[in-house]
Amino acid sequence: MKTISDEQKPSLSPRGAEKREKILEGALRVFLAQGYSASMDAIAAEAGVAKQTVYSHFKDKHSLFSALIDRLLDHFLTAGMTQEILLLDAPSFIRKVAQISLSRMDDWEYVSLLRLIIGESGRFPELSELYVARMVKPGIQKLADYLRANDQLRFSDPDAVARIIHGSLINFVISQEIMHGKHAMPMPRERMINSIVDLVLFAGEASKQAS
Amino acid sequence: MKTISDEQKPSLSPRGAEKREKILEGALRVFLAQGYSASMDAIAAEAGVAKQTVYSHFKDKHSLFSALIDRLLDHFLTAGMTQEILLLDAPSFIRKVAQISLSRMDDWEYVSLLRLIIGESGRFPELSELYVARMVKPGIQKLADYLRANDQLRFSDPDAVARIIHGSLINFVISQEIMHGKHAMPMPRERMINSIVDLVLFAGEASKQAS
DNA sequence: GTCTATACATGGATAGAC
DNA sequence: GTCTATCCATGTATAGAC
Repeated sequence: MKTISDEQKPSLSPRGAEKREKILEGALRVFLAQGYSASMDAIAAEAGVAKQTVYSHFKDKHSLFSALIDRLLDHFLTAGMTQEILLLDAPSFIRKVAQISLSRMDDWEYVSLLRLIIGESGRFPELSELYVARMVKPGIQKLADYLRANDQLRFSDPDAVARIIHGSLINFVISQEIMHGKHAMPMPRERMINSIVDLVLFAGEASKQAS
Repeated sequence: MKTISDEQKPSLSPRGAEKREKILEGALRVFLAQGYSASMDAIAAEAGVAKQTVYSHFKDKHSLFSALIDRLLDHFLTAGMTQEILLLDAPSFIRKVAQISLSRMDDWEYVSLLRLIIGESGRFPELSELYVARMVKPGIQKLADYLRANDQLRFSDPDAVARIIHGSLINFVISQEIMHGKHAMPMPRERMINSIVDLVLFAGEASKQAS
């Protein structure tokens, strides 16, 4: 498993691992709430340990940050699509994928993580690249593979269509939740889901007839 | 014009306005490159003025930041779609909109601004709300109005379709440029544009026949 | 209004006792 | 390994001369 975190893992005695856990959980809350500009004092306080204890587990602030992102990516990866979804027929599959993607709007941690990764993608390009490699690319790949394999649909460029589907979903999360657009331009997620399903199915059908 | 910046504008004598301009241009470069965590010293240095001069034009850091975002939104707004595009037929219209949206990938200032607004949307929700109100909502509105008016297309929910188009375009910019995905998962923008045009036209045709 | 110099607070990281 | 106390650099904001 490729990783970018380079923190030392001292001893790993039972109690030592507990502290490490407490630190990561404190850092989770503080970083997601305040961004990378959060202070190490605030993290230590939130974790309920002394600041030096943080530094005994992580080389510096950036190492702690990287380890945290790493961990979060693992967490959200497992909470992704299962294999059995691939067995669904086209309408159910598209709908299910859309529902899963948009259900993350309710997850404060996911929304904050996405904001954080985008926000720090200038200073820490490795983190956004890791996010792309671990979350975005595999997700689009699975989607494109399904589109390619399903003979109800016949797109000339399934990879591009997969990106359209994925992009419209992710950007809905970004515009509604991250950028707080749900007040100024509200839209029930069901409408988005229905339109995406319709768009893909109609177009998939039509391009099949055209070929 | 609604605005959130609340800085004072002292005297506005010719030379005073020049200084203000220099400050804003320096702040532009530094903020876009380093994010909100950029120091006032760095901004003053980049602008070629003393730090106190910055404070004589802007109440504090946040006021300067807000004024800058405000200004940038105006700048990119005017560089948007002209009215004559609305006269194009459906295929040309969709393609033109997509081309304009993706052409912003080449604009470092736009990419950085988007990253900055998303990144600071936690600490400064007003800024992202302003972005939504001024850029996103009007853009989607125009797109939806066109879809509604054009009788080559007949969608049951033009507003949702407009969001899908817009979202897939914006997210392409985000994933490729902001999150540096263009190396790990490259895709020529022409492929995106072609597939969006195909998807919308095929689906718009098909749903017309279905109704 | 613009400059130089500075006050005051905060934050990252470390020293040293236990 | 964990704690308390501290060093030192940096950053926002202001004071005072011109």
